[in-house]
Amino acid sequence: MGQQLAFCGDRPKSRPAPARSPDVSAVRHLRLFDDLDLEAQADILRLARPQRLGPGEAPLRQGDAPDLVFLVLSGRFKAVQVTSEGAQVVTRLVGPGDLMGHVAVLNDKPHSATPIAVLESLVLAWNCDDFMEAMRRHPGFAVAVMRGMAASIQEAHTRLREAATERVEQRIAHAVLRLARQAGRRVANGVEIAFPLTRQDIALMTGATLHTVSRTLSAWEHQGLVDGGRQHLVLRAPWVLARIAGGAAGGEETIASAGRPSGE
Amino acid sequence: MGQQLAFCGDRPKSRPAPARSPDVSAVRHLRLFDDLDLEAQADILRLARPQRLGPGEAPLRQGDAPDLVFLVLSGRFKAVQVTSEGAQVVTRLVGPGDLMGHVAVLNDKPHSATPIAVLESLVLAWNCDDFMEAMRRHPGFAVAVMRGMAASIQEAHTRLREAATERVEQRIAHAVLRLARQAGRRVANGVEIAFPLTRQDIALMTGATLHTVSRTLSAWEHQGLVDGGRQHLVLRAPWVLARIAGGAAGGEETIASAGRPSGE
DNA sequence: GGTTCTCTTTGCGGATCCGCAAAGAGCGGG
DNA sequence: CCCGCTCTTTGCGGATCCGCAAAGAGAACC
Repeated sequence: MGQQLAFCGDRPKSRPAPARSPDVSAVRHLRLFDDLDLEAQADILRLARPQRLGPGEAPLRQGDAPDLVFLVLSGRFKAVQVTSEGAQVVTRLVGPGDLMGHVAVLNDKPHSATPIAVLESLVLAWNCDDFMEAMRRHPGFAVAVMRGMAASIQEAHTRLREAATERVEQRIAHAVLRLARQAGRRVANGVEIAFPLTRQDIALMTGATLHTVSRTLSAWEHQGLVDGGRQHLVLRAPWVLARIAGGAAGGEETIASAGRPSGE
Repeated sequence: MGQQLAFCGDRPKSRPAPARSPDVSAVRHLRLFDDLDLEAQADILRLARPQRLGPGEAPLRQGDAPDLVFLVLSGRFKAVQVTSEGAQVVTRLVGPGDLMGHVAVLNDKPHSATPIAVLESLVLAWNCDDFMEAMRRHPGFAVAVMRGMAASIQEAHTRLREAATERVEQRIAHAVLRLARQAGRRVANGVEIAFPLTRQDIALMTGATLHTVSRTLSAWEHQGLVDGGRQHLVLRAPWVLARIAGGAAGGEETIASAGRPSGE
Protein backbone atom coordinates (compact mmCIF):
# COMPACT_ATOMS: atom_id res chain seq x y z
CA MET A 1 0.00 0.00 0.00
CA GLY A 2 2.33 2.68 1.20
CA GLN A 3 5.41 0.78 0.22
CA GLN A 4 7.72 2.20 -2.38
CA LEU A 5 8.60 0.46 -5.58
CA ALA A 6 10.49 -2.50 -4.23
CA PHE A 7 11.55 -5.30 -6.41
CA CYS A 8 10.69 -8.82 -5.96
CA GLY A 9 13.85 -10.06 -4.30
CA ASP A 10 13.90 -7.66 -1.39
CA ARG A 11 12.17 -10.06 0.89
CA PRO A 12 14.25 -12.87 2.40
CA LYS A 13 13.83 -16.15 0.55
CA SER A 14 13.17 -18.22 3.67
CA ARG A 15 10.07 -16.61 5.11
CA PRO A 16 8.00 -18.15 7.91
CA ALA A 17 5.77 -21.01 6.86
CA PRO A 18 2.21 -19.83 6.05
CA ALA A 19 -0.48 -20.34 8.64
CA ARG A 20 -1.86 -23.34 6.77
CA SER A 21 -0.64 -24.83 3.57
CA PRO A 22 -3.42 -25.22 0.98
CA ASP A 23 -4.59 -28.70 0.07
CA VAL A 24 -3.94 -30.22 -3.34
CA SER A 25 -7.58 -31.20 -3.64
CA ALA A 26 -8.50 -27.52 -3.89
CA VAL A 27 -6.69 -27.02 -7.16
CA ARG A 28 -6.39 -30.37 -8.90
CA HIS A 29 -9.55 -29.77 -10.87
CA LEU A 30 -8.23 -26.50 -12.32
CA ARG A 31 -6.87 -26.60 -15.84
CA LEU A 32 -3.77 -24.85 -14.60
CA PHE A 33 -2.72 -28.05 -12.85
CA ASP A 34 -3.96 -30.54 -15.43
CA ASP A 35 -0.61 -31.60 -16.80
CA LEU A 36 1.13 -31.85 -13.45
CA ASP A 37 1.64 -34.93 -11.33
CA LEU A 38 0.67 -34.86 -7.68
CA GLU A 39 4.20 -34.26 -6.55
CA ALA A 40 4.57 -31.16 -8.70
CA GLN A 41 1.18 -29.87 -7.60
CA ALA A 42 2.18 -30.27 -3.97
CA ASP A 43 5.53 -28.61 -4.57
CA ILE A 44 3.89 -25.56 -6.10
CA LEU A 45 1.18 -25.35 -3.48
CA ARG A 46 3.66 -25.61 -0.66
CA LEU A 47 4.75 -22.07 -1.45
CA ALA A 48 1.24 -20.63 -1.67
CA ARG A 49 -0.69 -18.87 1.04
CA PRO A 50 -4.49 -18.79 0.98
CA GLN A 51 -6.32 -15.51 1.37
CA ARG A 52 -9.97 -14.57 1.58
CA LEU A 53 -11.47 -11.37 0.18
CA GLY A 54 -14.91 -9.87 0.43
CA PRO A 55 -16.74 -7.83 -2.22
CA GLY A 56 -14.99 -4.53 -2.84
CA GLU A 57 -11.63 -5.72 -1.56
CA ALA A 58 -8.56 -5.90 -3.80
CA PRO A 59 -5.54 -8.19 -3.40
CA LEU A 60 -3.34 -5.64 -5.16
CA ARG A 61 -3.64 -2.13 -6.53
CA GLN A 62 -2.83 -0.49 -9.82
CA GLY A 63 0.56 1.16 -9.53
CA ASP A 64 1.88 -1.21 -6.88
CA ALA A 65 5.20 -2.90 -7.44
CA PRO A 66 4.66 -6.50 -8.52
CA ASP A 67 5.49 -8.67 -5.54
CA LEU A 68 2.70 -11.22 -5.41
CA VAL A 69 0.84 -13.47 -7.84
CA PHE A 70 -2.67 -14.69 -7.11
CA LEU A 71 -4.70 -17.67 -8.28
CA VAL A 72 -8.46 -17.46 -7.92
CA LEU A 73 -9.96 -20.58 -6.34
CA SER A 74 -13.51 -19.29 -6.00
CA GLY A 75 -15.37 -16.04 -6.40
CA ARG A 76 -14.88 -13.39 -9.04
CA PHE A 77 -12.99 -10.16 -9.68
CA LYS A 78 -13.22 -7.31 -12.13
CA ALA A 79 -9.93 -5.76 -13.22
CA VAL A 80 -10.36 -1.97 -13.29
CA GLN A 81 -7.86 0.34 -14.93
CA VAL A 82 -8.00 4.05 -14.10
CA THR A 83 -6.33 6.74 -16.19
CA SER A 84 -4.71 9.84 -14.83
CA GLU A 85 -7.75 11.76 -16.06
CA GLY A 86 -10.05 9.58 -14.01
CA ALA A 87 -11.52 7.59 -16.86
CA GLN A 88 -12.02 3.93 -16.08
CA VAL A 89 -12.09 0.66 -17.98
CA VAL A 90 -12.76 -2.92 -16.98
CA THR A 91 -10.01 -4.81 -18.77
CA ARG A 92 -11.12 -8.30 -17.86
CA LEU A 93 -13.17 -10.47 -15.63
CA VAL A 94 -11.29 -12.92 -13.43
CA GLY A 95 -12.76 -16.19 -12.23
CA PRO A 96 -11.74 -19.54 -10.73
CA GLY A 97 -8.57 -20.86 -12.34
CA ASP A 98 -7.42 -17.44 -13.51
CA LEU A 99 -4.27 -15.70 -12.34
CA MET A 100 -3.89 -12.11 -11.20
CA GLY A 101 -0.72 -10.08 -11.05
CA HIS A 102 1.38 -12.42 -13.16
CA VAL A 103 1.47 -10.04 -16.12
CA ALA A 104 3.06 -7.28 -14.07
CA VAL A 105 5.51 -9.71 -12.49
CA LEU A 106 6.61 -10.99 -15.89
CA ASN A 107 6.89 -7.47 -17.24
CA ASP A 108 8.61 -6.26 -14.11
CA LYS A 109 6.39 -3.19 -14.17
CA PRO A 110 3.81 -1.85 -11.73
CA HIS A 111 0.41 -3.49 -11.80
CA SER A 112 -1.68 -1.91 -14.53
CA ALA A 113 -5.10 -2.56 -13.02
CA THR A 114 -6.81 -3.18 -9.71
CA PRO A 115 -8.73 -6.46 -9.44
CA ILE A 116 -11.77 -5.81 -7.25
CA ALA A 117 -13.67 -8.72 -5.77
CA VAL A 118 -17.35 -8.72 -6.71
CA LEU A 119 -18.11 -11.83 -4.68
CA GLU A 120 -16.75 -13.43 -1.54
CA SER A 121 -13.57 -14.93 -2.97
CA LEU A 122 -10.78 -17.30 -2.07
CA VAL A 123 -7.36 -16.94 -3.66
CA LEU A 124 -3.87 -18.38 -3.33
CA ALA A 125 -0.94 -15.99 -3.15
CA TRP A 126 2.66 -16.64 -4.16
CA ASN A 127 5.66 -14.52 -3.54
CA CYS A 128 6.65 -13.61 -7.08
CA ASP A 129 10.09 -15.16 -6.73
CA ASP A 130 8.48 -18.39 -5.63
CA PHE A 131 6.10 -18.20 -8.55
CA MET A 132 8.90 -17.75 -11.06
CA GLU A 133 10.84 -20.54 -9.40
CA ALA A 134 7.82 -22.84 -9.62
CA MET A 135 7.62 -22.20 -13.37
CA ARG A 136 11.31 -22.88 -13.84
CA ARG A 137 11.10 -26.08 -11.85
CA HIS A 138 7.92 -27.34 -13.50
CA PRO A 139 7.82 -26.55 -17.21
CA GLY A 140 4.33 -28.02 -17.42
CA PHE A 141 3.19 -25.34 -15.01
CA ALA A 142 4.83 -22.66 -17.10
CA VAL A 143 3.07 -23.93 -20.19
CA ALA A 144 -0.27 -23.97 -18.37
CA VAL A 145 0.26 -20.36 -17.28
CA MET A 146 1.05 -19.50 -20.89
CA ARG A 147 -2.16 -21.09 -22.09
CA GLY A 148 -4.07 -18.77 -19.80
CA MET A 149 -2.14 -15.79 -21.08
CA ALA A 150 -2.76 -16.85 -24.67
CA ALA A 151 -6.50 -16.95 -23.99
CA SER A 152 -6.23 -13.53 -22.41
CA ILE A 153 -4.49 -12.15 -25.49
CA GLN A 154 -7.11 -13.57 -27.79
CA GLU A 155 -9.91 -12.09 -25.73
CA ALA A 156 -8.22 -8.70 -25.62
CA HIS A 157 -7.74 -8.73 -29.38
CA THR A 158 -11.34 -9.75 -29.89
CA ARG A 159 -12.53 -6.86 -27.76
CA LEU A 160 -10.15 -4.57 -29.59
CA ARG A 161 -11.73 -5.59 -32.86
CA GLU A 162 -15.22 -5.11 -31.47
CA ALA A 163 -14.34 -1.70 -30.10
CA ALA A 164 -12.92 -0.63 -33.44
CA THR A 165 -15.58 -1.96 -35.78
CA GLU A 166 -18.90 -2.31 -33.97
CA ARG A 167 -21.66 -0.01 -32.81
CA VAL A 168 -22.49 0.31 -29.17
CA GLU A 169 -25.46 -2.05 -29.23
CA GLN A 170 -23.39 -4.81 -30.80
CA ARG A 171 -20.60 -4.30 -28.29
CA ILE A 172 -23.02 -4.50 -25.39
CA ALA A 173 -24.50 -7.68 -26.83
CA HIS A 174 -21.04 -9.19 -27.16
CA ALA A 175 -20.18 -8.13 -23.63
CA VAL A 176 -23.22 -9.68 -21.97
CA LEU A 177 -22.83 -12.86 -23.99
CA ARG A 178 -19.21 -13.07 -22.90
CA LEU A 179 -20.29 -12.48 -19.31
CA ALA A 180 -22.84 -15.27 -19.63
CA ARG A 181 -20.18 -17.61 -20.94
CA GLN A 182 -17.67 -16.72 -18.25
CA ALA A 183 -20.00 -16.34 -15.31
CA GLY A 184 -23.41 -17.54 -16.42
CA ARG A 185 -25.77 -19.76 -14.46
CA ARG A 186 -28.76 -21.51 -16.00
CA VAL A 187 -32.03 -20.45 -14.45
CA ALA A 188 -35.67 -20.96 -15.35
CA ASN A 189 -36.00 -18.06 -17.79
CA GLY A 190 -32.56 -18.23 -19.36
CA VAL A 191 -29.01 -17.54 -18.28
CA GLU A 192 -28.26 -15.36 -15.29
CA ILE A 193 -25.07 -13.38 -14.78
CA ALA A 194 -23.99 -14.87 -11.48
CA PHE A 195 -22.60 -11.83 -9.72
CA PRO A 196 -23.69 -8.27 -8.98
CA LEU A 197 -23.23 -6.30 -12.17
CA THR A 198 -24.15 -2.65 -12.59
CA ARG A 199 -24.97 -0.85 -15.81
CA GLN A 200 -21.88 1.17 -15.11
CA ASP A 201 -19.77 -2.01 -15.13
CA ILE A 202 -21.10 -2.93 -18.55
CA ALA A 203 -20.36 0.59 -19.71
CA LEU A 204 -16.76 0.27 -18.51
CA MET A 205 -16.43 -3.00 -20.40
CA THR A 206 -17.81 -1.68 -23.68
CA GLY A 207 -16.58 1.87 -23.86
CA ALA A 208 -20.08 3.24 -23.72
CA THR A 209 -21.71 5.49 -21.15
CA LEU A 210 -23.87 4.34 -18.30
CA HIS A 211 -26.81 6.05 -19.98
CA THR A 212 -26.45 4.36 -23.33
CA VAL A 213 -26.15 0.96 -21.67
CA SER A 214 -29.27 1.61 -19.62
CA ARG A 215 -31.20 2.69 -22.70
CA THR A 216 -30.09 -0.36 -24.63
CA LEU A 217 -30.95 -2.81 -21.88
CA SER A 218 -34.30 -1.13 -21.38
CA ALA A 219 -35.06 -1.57 -25.06
CA TRP A 220 -34.05 -5.21 -24.89
CA GLU A 221 -36.18 -5.72 -21.82
CA HIS A 222 -39.21 -4.30 -23.61
CA GLN A 223 -38.55 -6.79 -26.40
CA GLY A 224 -38.34 -9.61 -23.88
CA LEU A 225 -34.71 -10.39 -24.62
CA VAL A 226 -33.46 -9.85 -21.08
CA ASP A 227 -34.68 -9.41 -17.53
CA GLY A 228 -33.04 -6.50 -15.81
CA GLY A 229 -32.84 -5.56 -12.19
CA ARG A 230 -30.64 -3.75 -9.76
CA GLN A 231 -27.12 -5.14 -10.32
CA HIS A 232 -28.79 -8.09 -11.94
CA LEU A 233 -29.25 -9.43 -15.45
CA VAL A 234 -30.85 -12.52 -16.99
CA LEU A 235 -30.50 -13.29 -20.68
CA ARG A 236 -33.81 -14.74 -21.83
CA ALA A 237 -32.91 -15.03 -25.48
CA PRO A 238 -29.16 -15.33 -25.94
CA TRP A 239 -29.59 -16.46 -29.54
CA VAL A 240 -31.27 -13.18 -30.45
CA LEU A 241 -28.53 -11.27 -28.67
CA ALA A 242 -26.05 -13.27 -30.71
CA ARG A 243 -27.79 -12.07 -33.87
CA ILE A 244 -27.60 -8.49 -32.66
CA ALA A 245 -23.95 -8.98 -31.78
CA GLY A 246 -23.37 -10.36 -35.24
CA GLY A 247 -24.55 -7.18 -36.86
CA ALA A 248 -28.32 -7.50 -37.13
CA ALA A 249 -29.88 -4.12 -36.51
CA GLY A 250 -31.70 -4.09 -33.21
CA GLY A 251 -34.95 -2.97 -34.77
CA GLU A 252 -38.11 -5.02 -34.44
CA GLU A 253 -36.49 -8.22 -33.40
CA THR A 254 -38.45 -10.42 -31.02
CA ILE A 255 -37.81 -13.74 -29.37
CA ALA A 256 -39.86 -15.62 -31.91
CA SER A 257 -38.39 -14.05 -35.03
CA ALA A 258 -35.03 -15.83 -34.99
CA GLY A 259 -33.73 -19.37 -34.76
CA ARG A 260 -34.71 -21.16 -31.58
CA PRO A 261 -32.33 -22.46 -28.95
CA SER A 262 -31.48 -26.03 -29.88
CA GLY A 263 -28.20 -26.86 -28.19
CA GLU A 264 -26.24 -24.28 -26.26
CA MET B 1 9.37 -19.37 -50.30
CA GLY B 2 6.87 -21.43 -52.22
CA GLN B 3 6.77 -24.27 -49.75
CA GLN B 4 3.40 -25.48 -48.55
CA LEU B 5 2.12 -25.41 -45.00
CA ALA B 6 2.36 -28.82 -43.38
CA PHE B 7 0.45 -29.82 -40.28
CA CYS B 8 1.91 -30.00 -36.89
CA GLY B 9 3.16 -33.50 -36.42
CA ASP B 10 2.72 -34.66 -39.97
CA ARG B 11 6.42 -34.46 -40.36
CA PRO B 12 8.59 -37.19 -38.79
CA LYS B 13 10.23 -36.05 -35.57
CA SER B 14 13.68 -36.79 -36.90
CA ARG B 15 13.43 -34.86 -40.10
CA PRO B 16 16.39 -34.13 -42.28
CA ALA B 17 18.51 -31.26 -41.15
CA PRO B 18 17.25 -28.00 -42.69
CA ALA B 19 19.11 -26.66 -45.68
CA ARG B 20 21.14 -24.48 -43.36
CA SER B 21 20.79 -24.44 -39.62
CA PRO B 22 20.53 -20.90 -38.32
CA ASP B 23 23.52 -19.54 -36.49
CA VAL B 24 23.43 -18.72 -32.80
CA SER B 25 24.95 -15.35 -33.51
CA ALA B 26 21.75 -14.33 -35.30
CA VAL B 27 19.64 -14.55 -32.16
CA ARG B 28 21.91 -14.14 -29.18
CA HIS B 29 21.26 -10.42 -29.04
CA LEU B 30 17.47 -10.92 -28.79
CA ARG B 31 15.91 -10.60 -25.37
CA LEU B 32 14.19 -13.91 -25.98
CA PHE B 33 17.54 -15.67 -25.59
CA ASP B 34 19.03 -13.50 -22.88
CA ASP B 35 18.75 -15.95 -20.03
CA LEU B 36 19.91 -18.98 -21.98
CA ASP B 37 23.38 -20.42 -22.17
CA LEU B 38 24.94 -21.14 -25.53
CA GLU B 39 24.09 -24.80 -25.36
CA ALA B 40 20.40 -24.11 -24.83
CA GLN B 41 20.38 -21.52 -27.61
CA ALA B 42 21.94 -24.01 -29.97
CA ASP B 43 19.52 -26.73 -28.94
CA ILE B 44 16.53 -24.51 -29.65
CA LEU B 45 17.94 -23.20 -32.91
CA ARG B 46 18.74 -26.67 -34.15
CA LEU B 47 15.01 -27.22 -34.63
CA ALA B 48 14.37 -23.95 -36.42
CA ARG B 49 14.26 -23.33 -40.13
CA PRO B 50 14.94 -19.90 -41.57
CA GLN B 51 12.51 -18.35 -44.00
CA ARG B 52 12.50 -15.14 -45.99
CA LEU B 53 9.38 -13.13 -46.81
CA GLY B 54 8.85 -10.11 -49.00
CA PRO B 55 6.38 -7.27 -48.44
CA GLY B 56 2.80 -8.51 -48.72
CA GLU B 57 3.65 -12.12 -47.93
CA ALA B 58 2.31 -13.89 -44.87
CA PRO B 59 3.90 -16.83 -43.03
CA LEU B 60 0.47 -17.99 -41.86
CA ARG B 61 -3.14 -17.05 -42.42
CA GLN B 62 -6.06 -16.29 -40.14
CA GLY B 63 -8.16 -19.43 -39.80
CA ASP B 64 -5.28 -21.83 -40.41
CA ALA B 65 -4.68 -24.62 -37.96
CA PRO B 66 -1.74 -23.74 -35.71
CA ASP B 67 1.19 -25.77 -36.92
CA LEU B 68 4.13 -23.40 -36.93
CA VAL B 69 5.61 -20.74 -34.67
CA PHE B 70 7.72 -17.93 -36.08
CA LEU B 71 10.36 -15.66 -34.61
CA VAL B 72 11.11 -12.43 -36.43
CA LEU B 73 14.83 -11.84 -36.92
CA SER B 74 14.54 -8.78 -39.11
CA GLY B 75 11.85 -6.85 -40.91
CA ARG B 76 8.35 -6.08 -39.75
CA PHE B 77 4.81 -7.44 -39.92
CA LYS B 78 1.34 -6.11 -39.24
CA ALA B 79 -1.17 -8.56 -37.77
CA VAL B 80 -4.50 -8.07 -39.53
CA GLN B 81 -7.74 -9.54 -38.25
CA VAL B 82 -10.72 -9.70 -40.59
CA THR B 83 -14.29 -10.24 -39.43
CA SER B 84 -16.89 -12.23 -41.27
CA GLU B 85 -18.48 -8.92 -42.29
CA GLY B 86 -15.23 -7.80 -43.88
CA ALA B 87 -14.23 -5.26 -41.24
CA GLN B 88 -10.54 -5.24 -40.47
CA VAL B 89 -8.32 -4.41 -37.51
CA VAL B 90 -4.58 -4.33 -37.03
CA THR B 91 -4.14 -6.06 -33.68
CA ARG B 92 -0.43 -5.54 -33.34
CA LEU B 93 2.83 -4.70 -35.00
CA VAL B 94 5.48 -7.40 -35.00
CA GLY B 95 9.19 -6.66 -35.12
CA PRO B 96 12.56 -8.29 -34.48
CA GLY B 97 12.47 -10.47 -31.37
CA ASP B 98 8.71 -10.93 -31.48
CA LEU B 99 6.94 -14.25 -31.99
CA MET B 100 4.08 -15.00 -34.35
CA GLY B 101 1.65 -17.88 -34.15
CA HIS B 102 2.48 -18.89 -30.60
CA VAL B 103 -0.81 -17.64 -29.19
CA ALA B 104 -2.82 -19.89 -31.46
CA VAL B 105 -0.54 -22.84 -30.76
CA LEU B 106 -0.93 -22.38 -27.01
CA ASN B 107 -4.67 -21.96 -27.34
CA ASP B 108 -4.92 -24.84 -29.77
CA LYS B 109 -7.24 -22.74 -31.89
CA PRO B 110 -6.97 -21.46 -35.45
CA HIS B 111 -4.80 -18.42 -35.97
CA SER B 112 -6.84 -15.31 -35.23
CA ALA B 113 -4.96 -12.93 -37.50
CA THR B 114 -2.77 -12.84 -40.57
CA PRO B 115 0.70 -11.31 -40.10
CA ILE B 116 1.57 -9.51 -43.31
CA ALA B 117 5.16 -8.51 -43.98
CA VAL B 118 5.58 -4.77 -44.62
CA LEU B 119 9.31 -5.06 -45.23
CA GLU B 120 11.67 -7.66 -46.56
CA SER B 121 11.80 -9.94 -43.52
CA LEU B 122 13.71 -12.88 -42.15
CA VAL B 123 12.07 -15.26 -39.71
CA LEU B 124 12.76 -18.56 -38.00
CA ALA B 125 10.08 -21.23 -38.08
CA TRP B 126 9.52 -24.03 -35.61
CA ASN B 127 7.24 -26.96 -35.92
CA CYS B 128 4.80 -26.31 -33.07
CA ASP B 129 5.61 -29.60 -31.34
CA ASP B 130 9.28 -28.70 -31.44
CA PHE B 131 8.49 -25.27 -30.05
CA MET B 132 6.53 -26.71 -27.13
CA GLU B 133 9.28 -29.24 -26.53
CA ALA B 134 11.87 -26.48 -26.49
CA MET B 135 9.92 -24.65 -23.81
CA ARG B 136 9.58 -27.76 -21.69
CA ARG B 137 13.25 -28.53 -21.99
CA HIS B 138 14.42 -24.96 -21.33
CA PRO B 139 12.30 -23.24 -18.68
CA GLY B 140 14.25 -20.04 -19.21
CA PHE B 141 13.03 -20.00 -22.77
CA ALA B 142 9.45 -20.52 -21.62
CA VAL B 143 9.79 -17.61 -19.23
CA ALA B 144 11.22 -15.41 -21.96
CA VAL B 145 8.28 -16.29 -24.21
CA MET B 146 5.96 -15.39 -21.36
CA ARG B 147 7.58 -12.01 -20.92
CA GLY B 148 6.77 -11.23 -24.52
CA MET B 149 3.20 -12.36 -24.03
CA ALA B 150 2.89 -10.25 -20.90
CA ALA B 151 4.03 -7.18 -22.83
CA SER B 152 1.50 -8.04 -25.50
CA ILE B 153 -1.30 -8.24 -22.93
CA GLN B 154 -0.34 -4.90 -21.44
CA GLU B 155 -0.30 -3.26 -24.82
CA ALA B 156 -3.65 -4.74 -25.75
CA HIS B 157 -5.19 -3.54 -22.49
CA THR B 158 -3.72 -0.10 -23.02
CA ARG B 159 -5.25 0.11 -26.47
CA LEU B 160 -8.52 -1.17 -25.06
CA ARG B 161 -8.53 1.65 -22.57
CA GLU B 162 -7.70 4.18 -25.25
CA ALA B 163 -10.43 2.88 -27.52
CA ALA B 164 -12.97 3.08 -24.71
CA THR B 165 -12.12 6.47 -23.26
CA GLU B 166 -10.43 8.65 -25.86
CA ARG B 167 -11.48 10.67 -28.89
CA VAL B 168 -10.18 9.83 -32.31
CA GLU B 169 -7.46 12.47 -32.36
CA GLN B 170 -6.02 11.25 -29.09
CA ARG B 171 -6.09 7.66 -30.25
CA ILE B 172 -4.29 8.55 -33.46
CA ALA B 173 -1.67 10.44 -31.47
CA HIS B 174 -1.16 7.46 -29.21
CA ALA B 175 -0.93 5.16 -32.21
CA VAL B 176 1.73 7.12 -34.06
CA LEU B 177 3.73 7.60 -30.87
CA ARG B 178 3.59 3.88 -30.26
CA LEU B 179 4.67 3.29 -33.84
CA ALA B 180 7.58 5.65 -33.35
CA ARG B 181 8.64 3.80 -30.24
CA GLN B 182 8.36 0.37 -31.85
CA ALA B 183 9.64 1.20 -35.30
CA GLY B 184 10.99 4.71 -35.16
CA ARG B 185 14.23 5.94 -36.68
CA ARG B 186 15.82 9.26 -35.83
CA VAL B 187 16.15 11.55 -38.82
CA ALA B 188 17.03 15.20 -39.27
CA ASN B 189 13.54 16.63 -38.73
CA GLY B 190 12.38 14.22 -36.03
CA VAL B 191 11.42 10.57 -35.82
CA GLU B 192 10.46 8.62 -38.90
CA ILE B 193 8.22 5.57 -38.95
CA ALA B 194 10.63 3.14 -40.56
CA PHE B 195 8.29 1.17 -42.79
CA PRO B 196 5.60 1.89 -45.38
CA LEU B 197 2.50 2.90 -43.47
CA THR B 198 -0.76 3.97 -45.08
CA ARG B 199 -3.45 6.17 -43.58
CA GLN B 200 -5.64 3.12 -43.84
CA ASP B 201 -3.23 1.18 -41.62
CA ILE B 202 -3.45 3.85 -38.95
CA ALA B 203 -7.22 3.77 -39.27
CA LEU B 204 -7.21 0.01 -38.72
CA MET B 205 -5.09 0.47 -35.61
CA THR B 206 -7.23 3.16 -34.06
CA GLY B 207 -10.76 2.22 -34.97
CA ALA B 208 -11.20 5.32 -37.08
CA THR B 209 -11.89 5.69 -40.77
CA LEU B 210 -9.31 6.37 -43.42
CA HIS B 211 -10.88 9.77 -43.95
CA THR B 212 -10.74 10.89 -40.35
CA VAL B 213 -7.11 9.83 -40.10
CA SER B 214 -6.25 11.74 -43.24
CA ARG B 215 -8.01 14.85 -41.98
CA THR B 216 -6.26 14.64 -38.63
CA LEU B 217 -2.80 14.16 -40.12
CA SER B 218 -3.43 16.99 -42.57
CA ALA B 219 -4.28 19.28 -39.69
CA TRP B 220 -1.15 18.22 -37.83
CA GLU B 221 0.92 18.78 -40.92
CA HIS B 222 -0.41 22.32 -41.27
CA GLN B 223 0.61 22.90 -37.66
CA GLY B 224 4.07 21.56 -38.39
CA LEU B 225 3.73 18.60 -36.04
CA VAL B 226 4.34 15.94 -38.67
CA ASP B 227 5.60 15.49 -42.20
CA GLY B 228 3.31 13.30 -44.24
CA GLY B 229 3.83 11.55 -47.50
CA ARG B 230 2.71 8.54 -49.41
CA GLN B 231 3.01 5.60 -47.01
CA HIS B 232 5.35 7.75 -45.03
CA LEU B 233 5.30 9.69 -41.77
CA VAL B 234 7.80 11.75 -39.79
CA LEU B 235 7.00 13.05 -36.32
CA ARG B 236 8.53 16.49 -36.06
CA ALA B 237 7.19 17.30 -32.61
CA PRO B 238 6.53 14.12 -30.64
CA TRP B 239 6.21 16.08 -27.40
CA VAL B 240 3.26 18.03 -28.76
CA LEU B 241 1.68 14.82 -29.96
CA ALA B 242 2.16 13.45 -26.47
CA ARG B 243 0.21 16.41 -25.10
CA ILE B 244 -2.56 15.77 -27.59
CA ALA B 245 -2.54 12.09 -26.67
CA GLY B 246 -2.78 13.09 -23.04
CA GLY B 247 -6.02 14.92 -23.59
CA ALA B 248 -5.02 18.40 -24.69
CA ALA B 249 -7.48 19.64 -27.27
CA GLY B 250 -5.88 19.82 -30.67
CA GLY B 251 -6.84 23.44 -31.21
CA GLU B 252 -4.22 26.07 -31.83
CA GLU B 253 -1.29 24.10 -30.62
CA THR B 254 2.02 24.77 -32.32
CA ILE B 255 5.50 23.43 -31.93
CA ALA B 256 6.61 26.35 -29.84
CA SER B 257 3.68 26.43 -27.46
CA ALA B 258 4.60 23.38 -25.38
CA GLY B 259 7.62 22.06 -23.53
CA ARG B 260 10.69 21.59 -25.69
CA PRO B 261 12.39 18.30 -26.34
CA SER B 262 15.07 17.88 -23.71
CA GLY B 263 15.73 14.15 -23.41
CA GLU B 264 13.85 11.50 -25.34
C1' DG C 1 -40.44 3.06 9.20
C1' DG C 2 -38.13 6.62 7.56
C1' DT C 3 -33.92 8.27 5.66
C1' DT C 4 -30.05 8.08 2.73
C1' DC C 5 -27.38 6.20 -0.56
C1' DT C 6 -26.49 3.97 -4.81
C1' DC C 7 -28.22 2.44 -8.96
C1' DT C 8 -31.35 3.05 -12.82
C1' DT C 9 -34.35 5.31 -16.15
C1' DT C 10 -35.56 8.81 -19.49
C1' DG C 11 -35.44 13.23 -22.09
C1' DC C 12 -33.12 16.50 -24.99
C1' DG C 13 -29.47 19.15 -27.45
C1' DG C 14 -25.38 18.96 -29.74
C1' DA C 15 -20.55 17.50 -30.87
C1' DT C 16 -18.10 13.87 -32.98
C1' DC C 17 -17.24 11.10 -36.53
C1' DC C 18 -18.86 8.12 -40.04
C1' DG C 19 -20.31 7.33 -44.93
C1' DC C 20 -20.69 8.72 -49.53
C1' DA C 21 -18.61 11.13 -53.27
C1' DA C 22 -15.13 12.85 -56.21
C1' DA C 23 -10.94 14.88 -57.33
C1' DG C 24 -5.79 15.13 -56.81
C1' DA C 25 -1.04 12.98 -56.29
C1' DG C 26 2.77 9.75 -56.22
C1' DC C 27 4.63 5.48 -58.30
C1' DG C 28 5.40 1.57 -61.17
C1' DG C 29 4.65 -0.81 -65.60
C1' DG C 30 3.97 -1.24 -70.35
C1' DC D 1 6.04 8.78 -71.70
C1' DC D 2 1.65 7.88 -70.79
C1' DC D 3 -1.37 4.95 -68.45
C1' DG D 4 -3.37 2.76 -64.54
C1' DC D 5 -3.11 1.80 -59.94
C1' DT D 6 -3.13 2.79 -55.15
C1' DC D 7 -3.02 6.11 -51.80
C1' DT D 8 -4.45 10.63 -50.18
C1' DT D 9 -7.17 14.83 -49.67
C1' DT D 10 -11.35 17.44 -48.97
C1' DG D 11 -16.38 18.56 -48.78
C1' DC D 12 -20.90 17.81 -46.96
C1' DG D 13 -24.98 15.66 -44.71
C1' DG D 14 -26.56 13.03 -41.17
C1' DA D 15 -26.65 9.14 -37.73
C1' DT D 16 -24.74 7.81 -33.47
C1' DC D 17 -23.81 8.53 -29.05
C1' DC D 18 -22.15 11.46 -25.51
C1' DG D 19 -23.05 14.92 -21.78
C1' DC D 20 -26.00 17.29 -18.83
C1' DA D 21 -30.06 17.13 -16.05
C1' DA D 22 -33.47 15.29 -13.08
C1' DA D 23 -36.57 12.07 -11.36
C1' DG D 24 -37.72 7.28 -9.94
C1' DA D 25 -36.61 2.79 -7.63
C1' DG D 26 -34.34 -0.49 -4.66
C1' DA D 27 -31.55 -1.67 -0.78
C1' DA D 28 -29.24 -0.76 3.52
C1' DC D 29 -28.87 1.47 7.77
C1' DC D 30 -30.31 3.43 11.87
